Amino acid sequence: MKKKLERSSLMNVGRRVDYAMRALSYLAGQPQGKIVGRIEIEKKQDIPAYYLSKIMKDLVAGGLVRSHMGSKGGFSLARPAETISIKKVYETVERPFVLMECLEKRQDYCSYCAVCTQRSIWNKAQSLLADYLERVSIRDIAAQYGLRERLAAING
Amino acid sequence: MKKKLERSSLMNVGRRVDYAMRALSYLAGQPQGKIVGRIEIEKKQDIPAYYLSKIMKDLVAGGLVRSHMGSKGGFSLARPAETISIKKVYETVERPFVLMECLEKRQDYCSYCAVCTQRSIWNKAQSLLADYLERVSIRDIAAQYGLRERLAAING
DNA sequence: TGAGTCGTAGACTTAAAGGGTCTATATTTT
DNA sequence: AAAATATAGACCCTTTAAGTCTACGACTCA
Repeated sequence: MKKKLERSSLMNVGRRVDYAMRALSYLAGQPQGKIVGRIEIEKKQDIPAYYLSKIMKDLVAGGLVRSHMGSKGGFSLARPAETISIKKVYETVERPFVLMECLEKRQDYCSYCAVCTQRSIWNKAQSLLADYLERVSIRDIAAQYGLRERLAAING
Repeated sequence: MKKKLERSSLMNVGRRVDYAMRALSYLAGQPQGKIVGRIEIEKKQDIPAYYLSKIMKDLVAGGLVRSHMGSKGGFSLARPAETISIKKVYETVERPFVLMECLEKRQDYCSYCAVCTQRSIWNKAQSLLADYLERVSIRDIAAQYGLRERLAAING
């Protein structure tokens, strides 16, 4: 008789999103069309080995990044940095951008949807966030040099 | 050499918050000072048996709710509904309201804080959300009747 | 053409978090 | 004293985040 809950943890801004943004930020900082290998990105932006693979896969599948196979292969942005919003990044590597399941699935998730007094609040909150994250893009965080180099630079 | 991560999942608007708001919403809908038992709240608002115990404990500890032990015991709001913001509820039953660890812990969480280009974005996003959820209160979702009754009512 | 370099796909592991249940105990009313 | 209640905390199960690794396919270049 127990209802199965698929997930309840939402709006998880965790490592995946962080790493995706680090990678995109670095790509956006390179000369246009430059192809950068995974290992270079991992090193420069301090992303765990191999982990980046899985994230890049999503970014490629989502059309944000172009991959180049074979020797001398790597990645480059698939479109202008200013057209890649943070919201888009989040949704590409994580999941649809929702604060509460019910905002999307409605009755399918919670039978009280029709009489719920909370719904409008979370809906508004979500809009506020989504609207903002849609207006900010990878261009805004582009960086020619990696985190490691920049940190070393300010530390003498 | 591996760094231990305490947590990365943030801004989890899940069942705990949902149930806390259901409970508070119901208490806020009752005549002032009325004491309501846990089981009544569970039934009326469809909250899993016993689970509410743990949530109410937090709400009591946080000073949002007053508990009354013994026979005829139960709960009542500890202060006016309009002074209990949604943000406060979230922080009372979940955790500090932060989108990314680094926004609070800074260097302690991520050594690249000083050269991070993402930080200001998440900081702004967090402010937007927090400011809004601080302006909305339990009073805005108060309901005299439980979800079950209200749903039954509209279904004929 | 073949060796070496890369991305792709997906299995696998571990730790932690979320959600839920239950029981023993302390406190109050009748 | 008995019944009804909150309190505290142990306990469980499932899913997720994070990270690691390997077999494979595609590409470059000598």
